[in-house]
Amino acid sequence: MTPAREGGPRHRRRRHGAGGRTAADTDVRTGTGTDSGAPAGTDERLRDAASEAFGWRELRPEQLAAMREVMAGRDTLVVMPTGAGKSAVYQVPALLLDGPTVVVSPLLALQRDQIAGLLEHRAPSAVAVNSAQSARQTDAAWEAVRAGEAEYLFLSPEQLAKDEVLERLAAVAPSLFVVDEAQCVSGWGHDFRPDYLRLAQAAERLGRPPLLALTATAAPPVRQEIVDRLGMKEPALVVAGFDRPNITLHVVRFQDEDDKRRAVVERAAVEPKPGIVYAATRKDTEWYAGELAGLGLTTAAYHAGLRSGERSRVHDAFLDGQLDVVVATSAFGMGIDKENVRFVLHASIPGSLDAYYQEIGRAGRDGEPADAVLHYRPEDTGMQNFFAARTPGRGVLGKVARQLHEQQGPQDLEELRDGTGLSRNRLTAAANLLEESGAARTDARGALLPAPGVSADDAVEQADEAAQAHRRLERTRVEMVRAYAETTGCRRRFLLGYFGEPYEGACGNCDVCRADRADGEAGTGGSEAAGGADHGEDSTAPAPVAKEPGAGGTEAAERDQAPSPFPTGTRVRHQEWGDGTVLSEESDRITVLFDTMGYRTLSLPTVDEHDLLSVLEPPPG
DNA sequence: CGCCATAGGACTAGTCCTATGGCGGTGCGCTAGT
Repeated sequence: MTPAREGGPRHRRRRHGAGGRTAADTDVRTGTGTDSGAPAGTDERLRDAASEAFGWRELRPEQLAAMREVMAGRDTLVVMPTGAGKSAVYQVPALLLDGPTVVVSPLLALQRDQIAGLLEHRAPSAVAVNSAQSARQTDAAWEAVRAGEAEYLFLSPEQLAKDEVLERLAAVAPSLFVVDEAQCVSGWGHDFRPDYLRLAQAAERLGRPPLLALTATAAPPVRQEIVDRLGMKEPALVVAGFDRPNITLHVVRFQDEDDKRRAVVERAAVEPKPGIVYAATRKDTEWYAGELAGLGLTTAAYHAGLRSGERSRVHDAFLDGQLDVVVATSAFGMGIDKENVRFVLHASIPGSLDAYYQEIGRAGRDGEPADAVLHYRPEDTGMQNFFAARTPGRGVLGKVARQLHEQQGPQDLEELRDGTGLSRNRLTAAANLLEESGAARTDARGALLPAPGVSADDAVEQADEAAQAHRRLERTRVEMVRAYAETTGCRRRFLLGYFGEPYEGACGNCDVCRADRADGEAGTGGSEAAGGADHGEDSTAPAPVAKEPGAGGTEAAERDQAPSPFPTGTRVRHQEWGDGTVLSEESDRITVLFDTMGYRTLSLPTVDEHDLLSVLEPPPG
């Protein structure tokens, strides 16, 4: 991902698929509903800076829109596909703002790439502070920032949990606080890397500069969580179009694990190269890589259990075009910007459609045809649900709550850790839940205080409720993957609906649309949906999706029926499940994200019969 | 939640079945020992 290429002029990737229409490319909304408050001439200054420091002769409308908000000092959330020039959105304004720019980035390797990219230009210097450097390098980095020689400072969220780092940062008065790969806030913050949920407090402690969050893939609820968790105030939202019409979407359903494995191997063998196969476990990546190597392909497994030398060897070899196929866990991907990936196969379902879209989005960046094939077995949801259940239990919450209440006065996380004997991550995750549920709060110095009038027992109760709500939501995200796999409608419409982008008609470039078209012709060989039936697949078998109790669900016969009474984006109220937002519509059912219950798919005839839903607010716009 | 390895009981005294328990993904930072 070199900034040079990111920001440079490129032909527009967007081509509408046959018959498909999406919302406007760029969607800028501000919290106040007014134009950005950037002073006149801002566009010129941005263009000049981009040209002078980076050699970029033009900026895209969505880049410029986002930069304007940043220049006006407004918190901004940018959702833009990789390769569309996300990094430029902070790189250019940073040159014009008075003070260093803090960039929070999840991977050290990504930080290294970004810094190397910046150093290729006439842009000011970029440095990082992290555990992989020597003390001498770290001192030099701080000195460069202090002296104004380095404009960009790259940090992990874990660094921003350290008092020393925050004090040094506060002293240099950063002018912009950037969170790159901001989907990590929602995806990793709850258990794996809980420091992601403490960035709001970190930003406060270093003087609360304007926040800029950048992500390539985030459904509306994920966007909302990023905004909430980072403490963004009246943020501007800049969303570039999501659709990737050149990627053909397929789902193949299996009952037998061995059949599925054989189909994955055969598909990877016959598809044009290069490609990526995603598997659920490390062991599976090794197994598939072994099978493919046995067929004469140049291939490698990639997962977090490999030595770091081996990981970077595989990574580099793939980017250099020396590998036909990488078989990987979800560890592979961030920082992979390769134009000519021809397929992304999933040997097992991912944990969410957000993860899925991010992973298949690595295919076909050159705009040429590419394939995304999900190999679906209902049993595979089991492991994803297991992964979704990893939040601190009542025991851990109790330890932290008691420690908080027994001591007089605020305690920072280190004191709490000493007092409870918990590991750093578990303690931080528990503290986050206590805070989220209102049972505790962080003071100006970063120490935790119990909320007045809340006993330790109540605190556990509240925090556990928050944890359960989170687990529920995660499980409904797995259910949405299942719903995607089992949908009888156009898959692109389903996916884009999930990401809040209404899509009319059928795309013509997914297995469902192709099967429909084949049926409409002579009725011979619906090649996509029926293809490979000799493997024991039953991709054509319709499966019930409606989770509504008693939902019969009439068959989807008419595709172009009357407009739904609940268009995408509508705020609705359900008798039992409370308020929610309609995310997608199919012929006879809708998917709603309920604020407290997560995703649910409802059968429209049942909704109609029992009068289950009322409209609170029509869709925006 | 589902898979897999292993242990133990049952009869076919060595194979076959069932019950049980452990395992499964993502990275940072830090420390101890070469």
